[in-house]
Amino acid sequence: MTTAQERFAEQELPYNVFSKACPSRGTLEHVTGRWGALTLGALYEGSFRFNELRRRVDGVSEKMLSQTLHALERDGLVHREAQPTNPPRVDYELTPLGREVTERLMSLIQFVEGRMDDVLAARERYDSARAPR
Amino acid sequence: MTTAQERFAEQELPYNVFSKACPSRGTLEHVTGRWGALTLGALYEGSFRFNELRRRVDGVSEKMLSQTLHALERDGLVHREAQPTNPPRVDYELTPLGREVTERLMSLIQFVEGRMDDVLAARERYDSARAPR
DNA sequence: CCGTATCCCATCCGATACTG
DNA sequence: CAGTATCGGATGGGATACGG
Repeated sequence: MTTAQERFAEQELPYNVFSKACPSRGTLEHVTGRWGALTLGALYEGSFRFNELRRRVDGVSEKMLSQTLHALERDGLVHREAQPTNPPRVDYELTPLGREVTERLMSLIQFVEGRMDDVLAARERYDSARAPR
Repeated sequence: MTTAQERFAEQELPYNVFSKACPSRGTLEHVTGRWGALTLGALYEGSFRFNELRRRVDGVSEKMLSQTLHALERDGLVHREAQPTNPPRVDYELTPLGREVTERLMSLIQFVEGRMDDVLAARERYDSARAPR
């Protein structure tokens, strides 16, 4: 049994996200995509039902949340727990792998949030430098 | 002088990426977007010229690289150094803030790359569970 | 070499309606 | 409650051509 990395190495392709053909690029996009990052971040706080998640991720539509959760579940980052009751109850939570990913994602998110004043100041400098009149 | 966070607090809005109105959501999308993440990752290795970057970020078009670099420069994460020579020479590099952001981004990227076999295995389980025939 | 401008298509995504 | 189905507009993004 060889790993995916080893199979790529045989073709002399770099096995990393900078290579168009590497599957990690797709997974990274699920994780960092517009709704993927926010969904993982919300689930970092605990286990939630579908509509609870919708309220936590401000602005996400039913369609996109559903799509996002499916992609993350398929990648093994989110676990879906459906109870066959009526009305149905479904809970979503991070898998151990998903939690490790999200720890690193949250480090990034919180850093960006904390430095927004720097970013906003940079924008003003940039804009005023090229639209003086 | 108040910070952006304080102004949001006055409106009793959470100042974080989960709130639709918070500007940090837009910046996070620049950082984690399809080409933003890869461009920052490439610049983490050093200073590069436009076409050097294009080769490092496999698959990016001129248009998207240009657009991505502008957004990151505007947010104060990338510095553009143009030398008025002929032919022109332009170098891009991370700012100190950009470097701090990218450190956290690279932690995420490298973790995902290293766990791709787990992700791929999860996908096979997911797919075979719902398309048996 | 370092881009910008234009065209055009694919996909993303929100709104709405409907099902179990 | 927890979704799926469908539609149409907005956006993303590649190809090409052109300008400094």
